[in-house]
Amino acid sequence: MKKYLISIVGPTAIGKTALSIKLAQHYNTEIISADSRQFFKEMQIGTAAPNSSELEQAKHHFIHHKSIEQAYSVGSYEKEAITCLDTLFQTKDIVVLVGGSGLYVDAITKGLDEFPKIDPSIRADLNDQLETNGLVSLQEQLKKLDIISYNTIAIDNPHRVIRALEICIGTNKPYSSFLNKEKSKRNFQTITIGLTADREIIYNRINQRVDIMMAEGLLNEAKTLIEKQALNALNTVGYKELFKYFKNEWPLDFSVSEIKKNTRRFAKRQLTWFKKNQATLWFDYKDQIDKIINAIDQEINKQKTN
RNA sequence: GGUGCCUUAGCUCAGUUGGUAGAGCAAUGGACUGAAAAUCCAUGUGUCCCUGGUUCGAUUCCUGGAGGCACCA
Repeated sequence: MKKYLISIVGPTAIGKTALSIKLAQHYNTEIISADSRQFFKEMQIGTAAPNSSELEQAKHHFIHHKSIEQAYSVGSYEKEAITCLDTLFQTKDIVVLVGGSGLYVDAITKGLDEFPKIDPSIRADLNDQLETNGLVSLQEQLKKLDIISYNTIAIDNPHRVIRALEICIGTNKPYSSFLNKEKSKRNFQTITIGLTADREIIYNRINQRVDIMMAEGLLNEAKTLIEKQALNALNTVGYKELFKYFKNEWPLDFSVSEIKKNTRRFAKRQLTWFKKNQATLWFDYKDQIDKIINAIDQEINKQKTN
């Protein structure tokens, strides 16, 4: 019996959560989240995570299962999520994947290359070097340690340069030597459903949702996290702008409009990522659930006969 | 009603000694292998308010008008 993963993608605030619940109910199955911020139990309002009633309507995995204090990465997520999927597929033929983090979605559907664990002090040290000596000195190091990566990665991007370097330093092998290896095969087929709308509609929905988050108490939620704002998980739209307000750097209404702007930009980046996948079946956010279910069933039949 | 100032990109404004223009922000396109709601790259957007005049040529100078702001009545 073939197994199918229905992957729901699209920009933030388009209605992925609601659709995923309907599909999980229809196919009598469970939901795996691929959202890099909804993992954290301390961040509920600002990440628009499913609320308690939504969590009751279908079983969710990878929602609020971590603390912002724990270091977490796509690599760990991939392993945990694939393990979870294997378990679910023992009793289900279909599982729903939903999330707005393109890299995390691809980690599950396509897989990542294997990298050894790297001592976090190496990255901390590289960040210090970036601070004191600048990006160019890091680029020069990479040129010596891994000329292939030096020529292929986005060399102006400090995160990319530091990641390549921490692998080179931590393993004594070039970062590029780990890439494009045989990845572990997936024992399921993926059907990707994209949800979208005209840009103006997406932006209006985002603006409205930010107002709703504020009404639901986002300010308070951010206030309780203020001591921990240096944690990576809190380098997040909806929180970092409010920290500026608490530091008296921005007035509140400006912080809110910045949240809206940064969320709009985030949605644009999500669309850029998701548009690349040619196999995605795209739907309008207003399309009826039956239309989407029909398309999924057709796709399953097509793949069965192949 | 009078006087003065203003009207140029989606917004705030600069500028052209007369040769049809440029900053910031916003916006748009893109990249992405353990920081990814992160991080990085690229790109412009135009009846220069309308009308007539002077001029080879007017967004720029002049006339008239419209709208805005300020002060005076």
